[in-house]
This record gives sequence, structure tokens and C-alpha cells, in this order.
Amino acid sequence: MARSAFREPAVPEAGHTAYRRLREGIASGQFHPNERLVEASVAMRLGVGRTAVRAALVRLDQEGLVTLEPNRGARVRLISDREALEIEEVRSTLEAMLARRAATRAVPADLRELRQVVVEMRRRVDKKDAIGYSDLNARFHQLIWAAADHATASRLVGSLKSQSIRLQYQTILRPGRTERSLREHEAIFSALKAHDADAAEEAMVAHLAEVQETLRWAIDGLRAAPSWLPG
Amino acid sequence: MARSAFREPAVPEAGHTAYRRLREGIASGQFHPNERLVEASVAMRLGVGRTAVRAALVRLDQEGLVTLEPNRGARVRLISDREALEIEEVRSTLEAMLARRAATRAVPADLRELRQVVVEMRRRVDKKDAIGYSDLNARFHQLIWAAADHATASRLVGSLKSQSIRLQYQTILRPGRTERSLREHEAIFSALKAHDADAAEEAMVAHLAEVQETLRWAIDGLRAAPSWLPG
DNA sequence: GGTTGTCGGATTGTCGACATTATTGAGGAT
DNA sequence: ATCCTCAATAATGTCGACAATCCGACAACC
Repeated sequence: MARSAFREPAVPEAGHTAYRRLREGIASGQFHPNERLVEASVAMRLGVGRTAVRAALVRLDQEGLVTLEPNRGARVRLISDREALEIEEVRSTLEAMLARRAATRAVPADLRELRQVVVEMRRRVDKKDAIGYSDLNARFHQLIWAAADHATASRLVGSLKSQSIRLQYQTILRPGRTERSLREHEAIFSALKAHDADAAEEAMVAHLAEVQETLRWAIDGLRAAPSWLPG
Repeated sequence: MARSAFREPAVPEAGHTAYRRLREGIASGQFHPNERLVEASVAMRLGVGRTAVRAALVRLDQEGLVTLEPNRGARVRLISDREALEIEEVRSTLEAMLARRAATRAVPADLRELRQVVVEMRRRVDKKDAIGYSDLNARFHQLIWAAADHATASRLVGSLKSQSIRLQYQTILRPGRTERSLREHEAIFSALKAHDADAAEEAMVAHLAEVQETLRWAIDGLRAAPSWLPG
């Protein structure tokens, strides 16, 4: 390096950058579960200072994506199978509440956006585009959160979702799942459109029960072939 | 002098200390809502370095007790009235789930501890010891979380509780509230003892509905006399 | 008179340096 | 062979220094 003597300009927002990129890296699987996150290495890799990485790690620890042990560093948090189910259970509870609220509060604009998403979802199912479907799925739920107008619950649900991303990729691989998922989403949409709170909650609970079931299936599959474990 | 002062020995666990004391300070009202938390001042006050304070602030921000704006520092987060109600709503949802689980999973040891707490609660009510009652109240709920054996939900509920501490002190001041609260807790305990999941959930929902109602009362009271605002 | 520009103090954001603490591995004793 | 001891190494925890940024005040300008 030619300019080793010059101090690198302190890039502003390095902290935020480190947080965003680390989070992204964990979610996308670039950093494997249980992988050790050595501050200096990560800092080098992300092109930021150690301080920024440190702050990001604290945030991610509080968020549950990373475990931070005193004097022993950080590692990518491995969400145990049991914990994944716990998370899904809580998510189910909260999303049921949000769906109920959304049914009574959704305005025409909300419903229009939801309809668009559902239409597009069907298109992706027809095209066997599982990834695209998955993205729309996330968008569908987010629209409901927005319609429910409940910042606290939305924040928690979003945080939970990010923790269980690891298994997200597995669940969409189940044969026939997307078709059924689509029908479940359509049912939720119908209930919301009719402003029927009970039906919306019920449809959401039914949907997430299916998701839980699929999650169990995915866990059993992974137990047979844990690709991210050595040996 | 070569080194004008001996460097203060780097107190181990300063980070953890700062976090704990800041948290305590906010919960106990030493730091008022909306008060600015200047890193240097807080560091001086707590007798730790600025780094430790910084880490603590990031944690508390993620936890929702503090807001952290880029380049603009930290302030004690003021939980709006609306948000307090939102928090209580989520808490109600989650605690209902936990009570249901606890009903089926509670072992004799759990029930014994719960009984002790209830007995002691009645004693405090007789002695008009509202503060002592409030502590036991917290303990009662924590025991249920433990019996439910659901780490994820327990963590979230605990975090929510810490956010709404500000109004906690107000709610226990409502005349006649402790007596009714005691009866509600006894109902929950009975349901748990009978391992009746439906009854436990129902009793918990009823209890927290009362808490929400009391919270609304407290909010109205504070709106009339907001002691923490200047002027 | 109201808007815009800019100076200075205060505060945050970042870095490198150093102390502290875990971990590893080689060598020796039992 | 197994278990200690204890350096050597690696990584974390903390600090002070400095740059970047924000905010209010005051001045200059239309």
C-alpha cells in the first residue's frame, strides 16, 4: 500500500454501514451460523474501522442475530431448531393481532396495494418463481403491518423475522407449498377486504400454523443434511 | 512529566457497568424523559469512559429506552401515551400466550413459588404497602414466564416491561386498584394450579385489560399534571 | 425586515495505541 | 499416555486524540 502513512479519511456513517452490511451478510448466509466474528477481520473485510464493527456487533447482539460474550468475542448466533419454532410461535401471535387490527383499519389504498401483491404472487407461482414469491410474501405481510398501524408490534415482528431468516430459504422448497401458501394469502386478503376482524385473525393463524408445520418439515430435512456444519 | 498523569486503570466490565447504571437511572427516573444524554457528561457521572457510555447507548437504543440520532446524540426516549398503550397491548397478547403454556407446563415447584408470592401479595395489600406489592407483582409474572419455558417470548415481554416503567409508578396509585389486582392474580393462580389453559389465558387477558384501563386512567391523570415537563 | 452566509463552541464519530484477558501449544512431571 | 505449567499468541476492552458535524448567534445582504 502506497499511502500507508496517511490516515484513511474517517468515512462518516461507518457505523451504520458496518451494521447494515454485517446484517445483510448474516441474513444472506455469507457469515455462517456459529462463525466467529473477529472484529479486526470483519473491519478489514467491510472496509471500516474496528470501532464501527464493535458498535454494529452490540446492536446485532441486542437484536439477537449475534451473541456477544465478554472477553470472548462475537459469533453469528445459531438459532436452534427449538428457538426457531418459538420465534414462529410468537410471530404467529403477534401477526394474528396485527391482522385483526388491519381488518378494521385498512383503507382503500392499503387494500389496493395488497391486491396488487396477491395478483403478482399468483403470477410468480405460475412461473415457478419461488424466490420472487418469497419476496412478495414478505411484502404482503409488511403491508398488513402498515395497515394495522401498530409501530410497536411491527417492530417486534420485523425483528423476529430477521432472526429466522436462515430457515426461510428451506421452507419455500417444499413441494406444493407455494400453491397452498397463495390460497392462504388470498383468504387473508378476502377477510381484510371484508373488514372482518375475526376472519382475518383466523385466516392469519391458519396461515402461520401451516408455516410452522412447513418449518418443522424443513428442520427435519436439515437435520438429515446440515450443510453448514463441518464434517 | 513524561506522562502527565497515570492512566486510570481500565475498569473491567466498564461497558456492562455503564449499561446497567444508565438503564437503572432511566428506569428510576434519575434521567428524565427527553433529557439529553451527552456522552462526556454521562461518562463523568458514572465514572466510566466515553466508549463504555457509547456502547451502552447503542444497546439502550436498540432496546427502546433511548433514541440515538446520527450526529445529534442520545436522549431518553419519551414513550408517548399512545405507545404506552401499544406496548401494553402487545404485552397482553404475549402474556396470554405465556399463561396458556404455563398452565400445561407448570410443575409443583413453580406452583409452590407462585402460591408464596400470592400469599405475600395479600399481606402487602393488608399493610397498604403498594411498592412492595408492585415488586411482587413483577415477580409473579416472571414466575409465569419461567414456568411457560419460552425464552423468546419471555425476553420480549421483559423488554417491553422495561420500556413502560415510567407509568408503572402511576398505575399503582389508583385507589382500590391493588385489591382488585390481587383478586385477578389469585384467579390466574387458580387456573394455573388447575392446569386449565383456557382459564389461565382468559384470566390473564382479563387482568391485563384491567391494567390497560388503569393505564388510561394514569395517562389522563398525568396529562393534567405533567410533573416532568419544565414550566 | 426577513433571508442568507459564516463563524465558534459544543458534541458526536472514528481511529490508533495500549492494557487486559482468553487460548493455544510445547515441554516436562507424574 | 495424561495431566499440569507457563510462555507466546491472538483477540477483546478501554482510553485519549482528532476530525466531522451540528447548532445558535451574529453579521451581511437583498
